[in-house]
Amino acid sequence: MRDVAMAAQVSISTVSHVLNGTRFVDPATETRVRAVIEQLGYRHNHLARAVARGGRSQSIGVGVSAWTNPYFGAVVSAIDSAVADFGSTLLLGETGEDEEREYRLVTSLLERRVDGIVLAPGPRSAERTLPMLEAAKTPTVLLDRIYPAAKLDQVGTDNIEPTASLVDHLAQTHGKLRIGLVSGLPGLSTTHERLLGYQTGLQRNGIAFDPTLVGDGGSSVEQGEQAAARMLATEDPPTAIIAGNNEMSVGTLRWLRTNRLSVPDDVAFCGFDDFDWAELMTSPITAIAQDWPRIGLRAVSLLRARLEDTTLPYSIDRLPASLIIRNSCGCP
Amino acid sequence: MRDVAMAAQVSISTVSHVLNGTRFVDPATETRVRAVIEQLGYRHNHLARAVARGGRSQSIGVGVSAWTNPYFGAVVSAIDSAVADFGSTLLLGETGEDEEREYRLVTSLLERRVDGIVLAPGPRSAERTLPMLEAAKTPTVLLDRIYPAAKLDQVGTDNIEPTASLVDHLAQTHGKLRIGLVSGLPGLSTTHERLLGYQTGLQRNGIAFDPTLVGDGGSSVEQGEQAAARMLATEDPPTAIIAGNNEMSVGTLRWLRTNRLSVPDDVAFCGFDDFDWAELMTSPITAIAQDWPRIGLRAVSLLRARLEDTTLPYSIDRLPASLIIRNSCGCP
DNA sequence: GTGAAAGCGCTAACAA
DNA sequence: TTGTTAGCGCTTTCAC
Repeated sequence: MRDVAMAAQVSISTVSHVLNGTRFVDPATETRVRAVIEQLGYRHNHLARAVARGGRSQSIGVGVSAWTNPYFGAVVSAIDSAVADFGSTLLLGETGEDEEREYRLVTSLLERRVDGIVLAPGPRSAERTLPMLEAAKTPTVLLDRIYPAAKLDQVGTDNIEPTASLVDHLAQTHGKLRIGLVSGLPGLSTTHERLLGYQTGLQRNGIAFDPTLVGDGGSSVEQGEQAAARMLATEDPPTAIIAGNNEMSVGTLRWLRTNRLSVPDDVAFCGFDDFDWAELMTSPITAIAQDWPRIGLRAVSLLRARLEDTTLPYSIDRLPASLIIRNSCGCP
Repeated sequence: MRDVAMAAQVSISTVSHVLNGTRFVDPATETRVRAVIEQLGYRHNHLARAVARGGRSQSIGVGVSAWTNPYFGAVVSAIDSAVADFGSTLLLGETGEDEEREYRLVTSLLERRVDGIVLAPGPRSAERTLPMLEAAKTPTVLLDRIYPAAKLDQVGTDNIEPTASLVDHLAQTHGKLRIGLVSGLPGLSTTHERLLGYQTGLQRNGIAFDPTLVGDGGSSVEQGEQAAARMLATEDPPTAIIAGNNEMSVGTLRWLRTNRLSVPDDVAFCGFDDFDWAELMTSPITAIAQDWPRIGLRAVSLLRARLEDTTLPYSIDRLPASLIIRNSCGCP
């Protein structure tokens, strides 16, 4: 920058002001400066600028469990476009639902002085990560998984009622009484809430809760497959299954196909989470669709709001989800 | 940091050395310093450190077209774990295959002084982005889309032969002679190479190339669906279709289902790109599987190699892909 | 073993 | 309309 100033015969601060548009500069001088910048191939150092400005770096930190989950892909995509509008870049990391990895990631984001953080907290975030985030002055919004006690902004989908509505549909429209649940990773609020929704649904349809009909599917394809296997290989298997997320839907359906059980004839199926391919399955999937992009956008709104006013009360936003009825439930 | 130094009664430089392990510090002093850091809630400023060290920021910039494509999700995931091992964080951005957006993203990454860049270049990258990257001293590796002329490291999948093998299979095993191609976004090397592979396949099976059997599927679900529609609604429609990527596979299959054409009976189908759900489709998909994680890992290796030795010759790595035969092609 | 001080590349009063 | 200069928070030589 000093070189540019010399070559353009202006002061270093004029160069700075040209670059930032922070004060009026004579058009002639400006042109000259820009020409020199171009010619010298000079590139503004964003890092030094952030330091000089005393901190903030025009970037947002994002942490999710796995990029490969299309759910997070869509959310991050929405966040990306939203923050790009005000000149920020994303700093990303994967947590793998691992406490240690998550803690390290957030620490790193904080050290890099991001302007805000969007995090899908894992099962044990309350131990170290959330306290750290609450203590830090960096605006944070928790994504997808809600920690009601956390003094942070949060946004997620309503899980209870939609899951209950799946049970309603299976029970009322298709007369299913033995409904199984391939449940998510223990410790995630989504897992807990969807289980709650499942139980709510059973209850209001007068079906007794049978713990053998709930399997730990670990929120992954593999574990979901195993959970389905355990549940369906029993004496008195369920006649319908609900999978707690898209990954476990794949796992469950894979087991069913491998074992030549047809959906919905042998066993009816519903999933939480809809996706592009859902309608192309052997039996198009009946599922709860979350509004992924909207979740991402909302996260950014919350962040911006708090950026402007730190004293705002913490809010927990629940976005609605909708039931998409296709055929895997038994509907024609 | 000054506060820490004061409170711990040591010099500011000792604090720095404790933090970085850059020189021996008396264990007693070190403990004292760490205690103060803890107590004051001090957090190292990574930005200032990068500036003081004269540049590099321990971060890698990544640009891809769309997060929602599971292909890129998997690649980025692999990159993430690989660079996390040496303490770097990812700076991410979506290009949307848009020249302007891509250019801005790369500019921003450069200004943020990333240590290296991994980019899936769009159709018009050669205009501004690649020249800028070649001029910058920042190590860069091009991902997925190869620009043979670029003076940059590159890694992608072998596209020609695998695509040709799809034609082989369709022609030789299933006797298909009218094979359509739902082709990708014009301008992408992958699109071009897969088209080339398709033509190679036709040729060596003695099938004449018919341009009406190639449709521009724009690499997306929607355009893929439209391309399939145009192609199949003709007088003499293809009896088999190859889709150029996973998105277009979905689009094509969606159109087929909507129009009640069964796969493979009415029309056989193969896709480039395999994915989790492929085997759960009405007719499990025969597809070319790229080794996604390996591509990401290779990108990081190339980056590290160049980080260590700038004078290395530029390499273009082609990773193998494999044919996964299921049923959509007509196999039992 | 530790400290003093110069400097990284930039911003932003303050002054002219 | 522009320049001078004191930082921003850190690293690192050099010296003790």
